[in-house]
Amino acid sequence: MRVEKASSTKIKNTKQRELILNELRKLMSHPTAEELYKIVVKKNPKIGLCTIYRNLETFYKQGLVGKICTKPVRYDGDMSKHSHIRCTSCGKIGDIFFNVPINPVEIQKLGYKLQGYKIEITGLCSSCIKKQKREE
Amino acid sequence: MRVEKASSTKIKNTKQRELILNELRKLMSHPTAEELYKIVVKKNPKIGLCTIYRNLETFYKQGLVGKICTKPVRYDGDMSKHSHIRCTSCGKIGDIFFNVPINPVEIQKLGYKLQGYKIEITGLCSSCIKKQKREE
DNA sequence: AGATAAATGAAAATGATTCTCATTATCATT
DNA sequence: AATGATAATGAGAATCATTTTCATTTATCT
Repeated sequence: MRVEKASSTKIKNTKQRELILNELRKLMSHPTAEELYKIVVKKNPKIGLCTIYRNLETFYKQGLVGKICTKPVRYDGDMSKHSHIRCTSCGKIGDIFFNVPINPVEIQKLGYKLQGYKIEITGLCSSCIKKQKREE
Repeated sequence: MRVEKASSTKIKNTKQRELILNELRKLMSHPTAEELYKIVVKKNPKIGLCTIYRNLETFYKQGLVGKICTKPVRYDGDMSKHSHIRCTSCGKIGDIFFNVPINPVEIQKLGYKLQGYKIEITGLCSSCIKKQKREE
């Protein structure tokens, strides 16, 4: 008889979970939990904000959604390979589709096992560039 | 007569500021404000935690230190070009010295003005790899 | 259907960070 | 060195995103 490993808790499919994931996937933006809550609560007025928080984290751990560690945290329903650019002036986050070659072997040499990587580019978005010019 | 732009407030050199920056630069780690506070307060017992927070943000905006947007936020006294790898198991952050070519022109095409970029690599550090194997 | 385990909702708790404001320190000038 | 202007400090309160707790509900398995 041997001791089992800590049980991998089985995730249950609830209506809330489905609703949250669907609504996030519909969006082209990168909403915060709060922002997504405001959308979701229209379809299910009984849902609680903490359910959004909980499920977004679960989705992220399952690899179903992306997470952008700004403050507040933002989530991304689009899992295609892309990077983000954040405007340092207004905070807006845009998508950038281009590849950066990261070599897993290089990482292995350093003693790490590569799991993923994220590139966060910072810059000024077009509307903030215009705004800045007007102020000069 | 023309209206001047909002004054660029002059930064004053205080003993606290100097102490905080020096201590951060001595470290090879990526401390949180709290962690740095514990070091700094030994040399200046009257210093307040909020002074650490304030100055770290100021240093970051001045481009004197790096900022790693984990939670809690971590700062980096080493401004040489490098990336970070964060262990998804223990949270430890290591330095990785390798270059990723980001082309400012590509970013410009998308309407943005490139300011900087960060690569955050996630993986398992060597000690967490060992730990995982032991548990299997 | 009944048992089991996980998810929910509500409210409270947490924890990092930021704000306020009275006081103090710095810096450029007299 | 004294002055005046302005920025920084320290203390505590406030904020805000996020997480925890716990009683209840729901999903899934047999």
